[in-house]
Amino acid sequence: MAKHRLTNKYYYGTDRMLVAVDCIIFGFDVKAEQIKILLFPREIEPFQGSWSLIGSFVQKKEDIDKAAARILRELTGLDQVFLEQHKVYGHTNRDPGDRVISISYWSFIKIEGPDRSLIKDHNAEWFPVRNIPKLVIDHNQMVEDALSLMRKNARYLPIGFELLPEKFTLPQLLKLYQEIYQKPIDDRNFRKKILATGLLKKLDSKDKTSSKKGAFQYSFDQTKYEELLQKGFDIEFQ
Amino acid sequence: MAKHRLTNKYYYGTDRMLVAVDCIIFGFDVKAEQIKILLFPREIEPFQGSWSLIGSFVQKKEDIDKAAARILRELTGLDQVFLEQHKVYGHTNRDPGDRVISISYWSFIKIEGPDRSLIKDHNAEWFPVRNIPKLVIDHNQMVEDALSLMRKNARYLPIGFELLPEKFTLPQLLKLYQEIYQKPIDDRNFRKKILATGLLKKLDSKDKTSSKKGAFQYSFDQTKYEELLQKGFDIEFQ
DNA sequence: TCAAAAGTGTTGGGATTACACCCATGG
DNA sequence: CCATGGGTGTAATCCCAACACTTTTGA
Repeated sequence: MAKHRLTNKYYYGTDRMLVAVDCIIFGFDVKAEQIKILLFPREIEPFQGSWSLIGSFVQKKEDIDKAAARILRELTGLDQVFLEQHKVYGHTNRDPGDRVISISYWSFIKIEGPDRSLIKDHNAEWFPVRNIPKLVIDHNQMVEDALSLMRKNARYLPIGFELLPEKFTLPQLLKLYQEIYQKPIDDRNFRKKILATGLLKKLDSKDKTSSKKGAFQYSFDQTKYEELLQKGFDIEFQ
Repeated sequence: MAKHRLTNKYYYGTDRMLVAVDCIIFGFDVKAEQIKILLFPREIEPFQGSWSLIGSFVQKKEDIDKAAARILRELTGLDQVFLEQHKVYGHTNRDPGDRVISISYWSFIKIEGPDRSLIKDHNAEWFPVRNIPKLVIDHNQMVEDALSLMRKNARYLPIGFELLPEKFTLPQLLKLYQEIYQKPIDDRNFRKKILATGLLKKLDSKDKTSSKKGAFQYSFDQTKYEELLQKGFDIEFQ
């Protein structure tokens, strides 16, 4: 009685639908001290021309993770960057064009990383997360959800690694964390904690672009990071 | 050039696929002091009769969250329980029957909650998480992933609320947490911490099923829990 | 020489851990 | 009366937050 309400017996006759992936691409603008998101004008109807996350339909013979990697590569030329599945958006009426299930992915890239000509081809632009325009369908919601996850999980995520350039200074890293948590962090305590993790390698060079004295540059220790990933780590600030 | 590789322009001609939801239903067997998962023998080919998570295809006019709630209700009679989306499994070859994207949901229920006749109709059984049989397709992976998320996030999750009966004792709650973390927790410190949250209401009654002295019963304060959810809370043990 | 950013240590308080004994009761 | 599980308090330690001044150097 309840049994025949289980609909998975219709394996060969059941509904098929469109499946899409959408990427929320985060970058950190070191000069502006702002976290930004890469958006582009949607290329198809409905909502052609409106600002949108970068997305695509998944092809029948394509893994969903591969689809996400594909569109990221198509738009930025980047491969092998942090790109993870986040959430599925599956309301029946979310897309007026058709029933579409959309899987959001989030990605952290170095803001100087993308191939400029690809960006330009697609008329893509970086928007500060505090100032995202109206986006198509439920993409604003996707961005909100991703931001809230970022704030919740920054302590466990390789945010510094992925969002900052190869060489960076401690004041830059501090500003990134302050931007994520939207609050000031004591710089002496920050230095102690972040250096204590062993994740940073101090370089001999100095970056003098933002002060006369110059700040020492650091790079991330990938090996140490992977070691910590195993043990489970946690960097918390105040 | 890169532009025409963006495939989302094929909005009306692109591939459609089957979308399924699968539920990982957790319960805590207080007597056995074990976390268990509800499984049933798959009702359709391929793999008919093999142990499987509870799942179903999503219908064209059905929200994915509704689909998950529907199958949980069909199998247990339960509604309004903790049920959250977890992860999407989308490899092209995961299901030999067809291309199927599957969205896993996880749920915490009171082990005595389900309607026994529904459970029996579907030949469903509870299996301890330490002893899950071989499941169809990638369902073992889904269980692994859910367990690892549970261990990672137990501090933020309403695990006690959902997995324990309405009235429970501190020794029972302690055993639940020890089972999750797979390590002993000092009971004096545990009591201090858990009581300090204000989440528990001490009742006058005692549960004498496991000792002659009897242990005081407690219930959860839902209001307090929702208040803490806002602020973001964190219960950590050793 | 001075403005502007980088860099550096210590201390008090609060939180967490470690730890051992008494209590209540049914059989 | 005793075996079994329930319940309780404190001291030592560690960790973290709070806090202000010196250094460097280009303009």
